[in-house]
Amino acid sequence: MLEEPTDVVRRFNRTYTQRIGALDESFLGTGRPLGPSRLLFEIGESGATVRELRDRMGLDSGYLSRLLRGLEGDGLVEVRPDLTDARRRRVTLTRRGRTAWRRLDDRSEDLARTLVAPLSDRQRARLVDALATADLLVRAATVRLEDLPPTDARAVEAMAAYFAEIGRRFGFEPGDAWRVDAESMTAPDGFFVVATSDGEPVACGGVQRLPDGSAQIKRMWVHDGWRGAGLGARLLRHLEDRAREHGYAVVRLDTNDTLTEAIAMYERAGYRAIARYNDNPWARCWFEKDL
Amino acid sequence: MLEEPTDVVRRFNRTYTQRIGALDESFLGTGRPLGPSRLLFEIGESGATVRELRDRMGLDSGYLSRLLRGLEGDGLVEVRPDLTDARRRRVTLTRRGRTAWRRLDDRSEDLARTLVAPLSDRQRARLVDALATADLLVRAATVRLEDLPPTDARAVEAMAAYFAEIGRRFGFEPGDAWRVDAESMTAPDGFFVVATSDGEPVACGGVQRLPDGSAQIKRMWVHDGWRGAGLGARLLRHLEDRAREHGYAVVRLDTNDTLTEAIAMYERAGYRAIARYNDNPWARCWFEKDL
DNA sequence: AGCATTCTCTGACCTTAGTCAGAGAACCTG
DNA sequence: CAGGTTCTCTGACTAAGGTCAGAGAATGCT
Repeated sequence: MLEEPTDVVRRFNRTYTQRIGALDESFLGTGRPLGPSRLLFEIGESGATVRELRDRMGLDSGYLSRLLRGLEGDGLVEVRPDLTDARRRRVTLTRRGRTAWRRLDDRSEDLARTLVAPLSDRQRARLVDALATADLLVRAATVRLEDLPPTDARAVEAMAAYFAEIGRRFGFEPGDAWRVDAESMTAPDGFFVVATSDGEPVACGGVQRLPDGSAQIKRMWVHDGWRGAGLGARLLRHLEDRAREHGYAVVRLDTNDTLTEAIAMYERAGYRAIARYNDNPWARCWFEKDL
Repeated sequence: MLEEPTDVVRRFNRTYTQRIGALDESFLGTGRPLGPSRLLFEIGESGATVRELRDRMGLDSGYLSRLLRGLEGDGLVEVRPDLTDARRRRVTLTRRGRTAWRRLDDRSEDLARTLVAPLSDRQRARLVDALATADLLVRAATVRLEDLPPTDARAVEAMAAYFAEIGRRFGFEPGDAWRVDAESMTAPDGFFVVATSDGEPVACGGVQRLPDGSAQIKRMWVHDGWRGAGLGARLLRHLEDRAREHGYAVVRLDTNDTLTEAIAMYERAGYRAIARYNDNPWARCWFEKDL
C-alpha cells in the first residue's frame, strides 16, 4: 500500500489540530479570552508598533485597537506615539504585562512538555528530529518567490547578505557592483527574484543579459538557516523558468570551485561545465544549460 | 548549540499554526461558517449518529443540535431515528450534502497539494516521512490510559482484539477466560487498563493477584497500527506503577517465545527470566521484576 | 502652504460559537 | 409497569470575534 503524500499531510493535519490545536487553546486561555492572550503574547517583551501587530496577526485595525484598549484597561500594556513618526504608536508591556506574558510563555512551555513527557528518550529524539525536519520543509514550501526591482528594500537586504557572505569567504568587495547590478537586472533584459518567509528575505538571485544573447544567473544566495531545504534548487528552477519566459534559450553562470555544494546542485540541475566565458576574477568554474 | 525538545515543539507549533492552520481555515470556510463545515465533513459519506458526533467533536448537545438543524435547513443532511435504538438519531448526507462534502474534501486535498507541490521529490519524501513519524508519536503521546472494569464496553473491545490476535497466531480459544479475567482483574486485588485514542481502544493490559501474593500482568495487547511508538513500554510502566500503588512488590508475567519483540521489551524494562511458575499451556517463557 | 496619504481610534453593528436548564420520547431494570 | 436513565431537542441567554464607515492627528509631496 503506497500512500499518497497528500494523504499523509492530511492525516497529520487532522491529528495535529485535534490533539495540539485544542490543547493550545485551552492552555492559552488563562482567564483572558484567546484574542487578548494571543495579542499580549505577540507584543512580546520588546514591544511592537500597532502597525506591525496588525500585519503579523492579520487583524482589522478597529478590532486590534479595541483589544489594545482592553489590555491597557487591565494595566498590562502602554501605548504611546512612536518617536520617529507620531502617527504610529508603540505598544510596550508594563511590569504587570511582563508578568502576564511570562505566565503565557510558561504555559506554552508546559504544553510542549506535556507532549514530549510521555515519550521515552528514544521516541522523544525521534519526534524532535521529525518536527525539526517538518518545520524546515513546511517553511521552505511556503516561501514566497517574488520579482522585485533590485532597488527594493528587501532586494537590497538580500543582496547585502550575499555580499557580506562572499566578503567573509573570499574578501570580495562590492564596489560599484550595486549600481551595475541594479541596471542589468531589470526589465526588459533582466530581473531579480527574492524569496521571503514572514517578510524576511531568505534567498535571492538575478538574471542579466550577456553580450552573446544568453542569460546569466548572478547573485544567487540562500540564507544559512535555510540550507538543505531544497530552496536553492527551487530558486534555480524558478530563475530558469522566468528566463525562458523572457525568451532566453541558454543560461550561464560562474562560481568558485570551493563552493562544492553549489556546484553539485548545478550539476544535478543539468548544468555542464564550459570554458571561461567572462573575466570575473573571483570565478573558477563556468557552467551552461539549454532551456 | 543543543536545542531543548520543547523549543523544537514550540517552534514547529508556531510555524504550523501560522502556515497551515490559517490556510486550513480559509480553505474550509467556503460560504458556510467553520462550525457547520467541520460538522458536515465529520458526518462523512457513511453518516454517523448524533452521539458519535458529539463525542468526536466535543460539542455541547444543544449546540450540535442547532448546527444539525441548520444543515437540515440547507437540505444537506437528513436526521432520522436509529433503527436499533430510537433514542439515538442517525445523520446521513443527502445528494446535495454529498456534493458539498466532496467539495470540502477537494479543498482539503488542494491544501495538502499546495504544501507539497513546491518541494522536489526528495524533499517531498523527507516531509512525508517526517510527518508520518510525527503523526505516530504525537498520537502516542496523547493516548489516554484509563482504569476500566473488564466488563466496560471499551475493555471488552480491547480484550476481544487481543483474543482474536492470539487466536490467529496460536489458535488460542478464550473459553471461560472472559469470566475468569473479569473476576480476577477487578478491585481490590486486580485492575484493567485500556489505552484509548479518539475513544478507540489501542492497547490494554491487566493485573491480577497470584497465590503467592505477587502481581501478574496479563492480556497485554497493542493495536497493529500502533507498534513502534513506544506505547507498549509506556503501558507496561503504567501497569507497574499501578501495581506498586496496590501494594505489590513483585510482578510476573508469562509469554510465548515467538513474540520476540515483546520479550525484548520486557528485558529492556528490567524483567529477568525465571522458571515456570504456572501451568499456562500457551506460555513458554516466564519473567519477573521487583517493583 | 495646501492636499493627499497614512495611521489609529471610536461607535454602531453583526455573526459565530457556545452555555444552561429543562422537556419529552425511548429504553432498561427489577 | 413504575422509576430511573439515556438521548436529543428547544428556548433563552451570553461572550467572543469581527466588520465597516468615518473622524482626527501626523506626515509626505509638490
